[in-house]
Amino acid sequence: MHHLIRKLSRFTPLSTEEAKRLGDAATRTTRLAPEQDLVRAGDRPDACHVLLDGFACRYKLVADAKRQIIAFSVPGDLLDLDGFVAGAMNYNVGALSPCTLAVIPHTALLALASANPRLARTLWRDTALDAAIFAEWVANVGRRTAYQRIAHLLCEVFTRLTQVGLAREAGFDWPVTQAKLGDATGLSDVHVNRVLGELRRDGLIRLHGRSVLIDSWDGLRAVGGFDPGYLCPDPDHLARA
Amino acid sequence: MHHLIRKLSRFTPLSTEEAKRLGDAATRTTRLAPEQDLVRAGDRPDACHVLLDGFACRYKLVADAKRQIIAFSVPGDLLDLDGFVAGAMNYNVGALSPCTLAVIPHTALLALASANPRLARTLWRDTALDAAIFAEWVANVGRRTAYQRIAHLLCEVFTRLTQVGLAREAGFDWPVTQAKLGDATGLSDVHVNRVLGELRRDGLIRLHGRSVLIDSWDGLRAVGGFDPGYLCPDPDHLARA
DNA sequence: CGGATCGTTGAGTTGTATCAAGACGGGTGG
DNA sequence: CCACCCGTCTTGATACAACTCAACGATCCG
Repeated sequence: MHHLIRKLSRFTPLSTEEAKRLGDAATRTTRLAPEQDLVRAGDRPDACHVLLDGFACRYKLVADAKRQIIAFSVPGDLLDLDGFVAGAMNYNVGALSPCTLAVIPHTALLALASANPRLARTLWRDTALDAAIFAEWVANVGRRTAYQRIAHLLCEVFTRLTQVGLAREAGFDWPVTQAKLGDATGLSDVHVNRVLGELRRDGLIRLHGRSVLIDSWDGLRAVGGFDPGYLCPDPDHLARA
Repeated sequence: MHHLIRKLSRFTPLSTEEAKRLGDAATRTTRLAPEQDLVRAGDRPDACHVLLDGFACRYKLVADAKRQIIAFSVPGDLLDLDGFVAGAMNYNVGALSPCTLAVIPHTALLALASANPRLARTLWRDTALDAAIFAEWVANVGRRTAYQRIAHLLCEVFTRLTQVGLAREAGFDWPVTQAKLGDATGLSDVHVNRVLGELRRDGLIRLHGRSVLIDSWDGLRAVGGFDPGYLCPDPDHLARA
C-alpha cells in the first residue's frame, strides 16, 4: 500500500516514514463507479478514504433540487477527513469517474495522530487547505463574472493536477461535463457552454472531448485573477518553529 | 486571562484544564478600531488571535476593487488560526466594530499542541468548522436567490450568536451595514436593501438601527433552507473513539 | 439501428447590477 | 443649540448578465 499512499505525499507533503505509517494504517482499497456516492451529508463514517485513482467531487444539495459542487478532488486527496475531525459529514462525496480508494479506519488514524503530533499537524494542514480552497470558491462564485469564474476554475484544476503530476505541459484530461462545471460555478449548463465558446474564441483554451488544452496560460490567469498562493501552504512552516 | 479565553470554550468546547492552558498561552490583549485590519493576505503572522469582544470579518479582494466577505467572526472565534497551520494568510481579517483580542504566540501554541494531542484535535476541529462554514457559503452564494441567501445568512449569524450567548430570544445586535451584507452574499448594496425590505414586508424580520429582530424564525429558516448541522460538530466524537 | 447523454444554438424572460438622486440620522464644530 | 456634513438607507429608471425553455446535432454504446 505504501507506494499508493505515497501519492498523498505529493499534495500534503509527508516524510517517507509518515507516508509508510499512513500506508500501514490503510487496511484495504475499494472502488467507486461514476456517479456513485462515497458518503452523504449526515453520515458518520468510521473510516477515511484517500483517492488513489480517478476523479471525485464534494457537493451539497439545496432546495429546488439544485446542486452545488463545492470542491473537485484529484488523486492523492483525502476525501472525507471531515468525517474524522467533525464526526458527521455535512456534504456528499461522489465519483466523477471510476475511482480507487484506500480505506483508513478512524481508529487507526486516531492512534497515529495521537502518537505522532507532526503527522497530526500534516493532516490538520490538509483540512486547512480544504478550507482555503472553499474560501477561494466563495470569492469566485460571489464576485466574479461567469467568464472569470470558469477561467479561474480551470486555472485551479490545472495547478492541482500539475502538483500531482497528472497534467500535460499545457492541458489536462478531466471527466467533467459542462453541466457539472455549471454546478461548480453556480451557472446554468447552457451558459457554461456559451462562456466556454467565448474562451475558445478568445484563444485561451481548446476542448476536445474530455481534454482541456490551455493555449494561453497567462491569459487565462489574468482573466480569472488566479493567484496559486492558496494552493501552496508552506510545508515546512511548523517544522521550522 | 482564563475567564476571557473561557469564552472560546463555548464555541469550540474545551475542558476547563484546556481552557486554562490556552489562557496561559495568551501573552497579552490588543485592540482593533473599526475598519482596521488585523492581518492581510500574504502576511506570515507569528501569533494567533482570539476575538474576545466585538465583531470582525474575513474577506478577499478580487479584481476591479470588488470585495468578498468570506466569513463573519463572533466573540470566542479564533481569527487567524490558518496563519499557524498554513504559514501564510490567504485572506484579510478586519474589524467591523471596536475589537479586543487575546494574543497567543505560535511558539506557545506549537508547544501546547505537541504536548496535548487532545487540545490539538480541538483546534483542528476549529479549522474544520471554518471549512464547513465556507462550504455552506459556496452553496449559499452559488445556488440560492438573493432572498434565500440573505435569509440563510441571518439564520447562521443568529445561531452562532446564540451559541456564545450574545443573541436575544428573537434577534441580535450586529454592526453590519447593508453594503457589507452585500459583500458577504455577492450582491450589490442596493439589491440587499430591496431584499431586506421584502423580508420585512413578508413579516420575517424587522430592523431598527443595528439590531435585527426575527419575527418568524421558522419562516426565515424555511426560506433560507437553513440546517444548523454544519455549525455543530460533535465535540465528543474523537473523545469517544 | 435506436436510445441516451452531452453539446450547441436561438429566442424570450428575469434577476440583479448600475447609475442617480434624495431622505434620514448621528456626530461635530461653531 | 443649531447647522452642517458624512455615511447610510431608500427609491426609481435603465441596462445587462445569466436563466429558462426548446429544439436540434453529435457521439457513444448496447
